[in-house]
Amino acid sequence: MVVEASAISDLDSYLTSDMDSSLSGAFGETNQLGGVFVNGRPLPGQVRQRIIEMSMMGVRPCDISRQLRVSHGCVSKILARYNETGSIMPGAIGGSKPRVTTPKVVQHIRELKQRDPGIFAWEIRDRLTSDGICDKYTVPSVSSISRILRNKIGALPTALLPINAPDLQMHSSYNSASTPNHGSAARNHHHSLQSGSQRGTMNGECGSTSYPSNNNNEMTSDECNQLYSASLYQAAAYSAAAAAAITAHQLQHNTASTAVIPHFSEQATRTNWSNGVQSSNLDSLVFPFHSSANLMMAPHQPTSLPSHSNKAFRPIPSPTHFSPYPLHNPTSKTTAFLNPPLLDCASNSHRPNLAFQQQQHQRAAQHDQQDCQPDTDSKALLSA
DNA sequence: GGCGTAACGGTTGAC
DNA sequence: GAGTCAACCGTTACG
Repeated sequence: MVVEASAISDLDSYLTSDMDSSLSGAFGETNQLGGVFVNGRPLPGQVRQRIIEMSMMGVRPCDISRQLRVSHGCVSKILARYNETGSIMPGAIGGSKPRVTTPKVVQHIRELKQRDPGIFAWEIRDRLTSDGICDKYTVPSVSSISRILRNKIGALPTALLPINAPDLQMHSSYNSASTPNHGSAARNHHHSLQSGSQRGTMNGECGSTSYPSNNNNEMTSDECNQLYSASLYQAAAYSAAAAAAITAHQLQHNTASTAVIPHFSEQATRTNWSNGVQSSNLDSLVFPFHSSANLMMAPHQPTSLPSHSNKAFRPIPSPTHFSPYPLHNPTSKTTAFLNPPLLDCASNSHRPNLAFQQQQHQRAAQHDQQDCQPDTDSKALLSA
């Protein structure tokens, strides 16, 4: 494959002016190929972009490595990342993992526990995802839920517990984290102890009963129910709005490639993704679209793009965990709006080819299928 | 020889 | 302000 002449001339500028300027002032090291790099810091955006461009021209990774004097491992990583996510941008460096046990999650756990004191932590975990409070990437672990039950929620009021179950009261935290096999039997037994009226109370028909009198719970059950209903309503409304917008857009353009709700479409068109990556300075690397998922979760929030000052924003949940197809799951908050090239109508040159997208789609479907299988830990626990 | 990837030492930013 | 932690980076070596 012949490399365009302009590409070769650009190459020289990368290896001289751009690379040197971006690394000036930093302590640069030299790799085996003679290229300069800063350990721990990403390659300049232009070099990253060049790697993608040369790859799309048909240049072999080993040749890209030699010509740009970037290690083949790095070329491999950048290309793999691009193929997986469609983004050439480096990930966010530093910072802490966002907390998954947000007040909203804790509140929902409290709700579930108060509705059904015999519920297990693993059941709560399932409910958090099925109720739309969390997705599979942000749902707390069983141990985290157990810790919340133990530390933040504490003992339930006796009024909400079965009359003949003082032992269950004592061991409620243990039961919450019990294994499914033991849990089912114990829980059935637990429920069998309840009278009809008690069961009704435990199922969330709280009426005006005040919440536990412990210091951690100041909200009434009515308020909890209102919050819960509102959150469900909101989630449903968001999903419906997103689905409607996507469908309308798809009908209008007969394509899935730019299926975004207007809220995000505005951002996508306002920011030229190609321009965004043509930064000669490493520090000017930005993440034009990575806040989309958050905005999807909270569309009432300001729509300002993540700026350089917001570079700590955790950009990509997991490159392998979302589909390049925006319509793969229109109601999903995490899979539909995170792929920059698919959001940007003007950046077709940066889009992975169709065959690759189809392959990715299949992989995503397989991945989803695998996610529906019982996890190995549960299997082990069941067989134990 | 080309490629994918684990290991490594380093940087970064939140806590 | 320093320390810790967990994310990221590119390079290197290995299969």
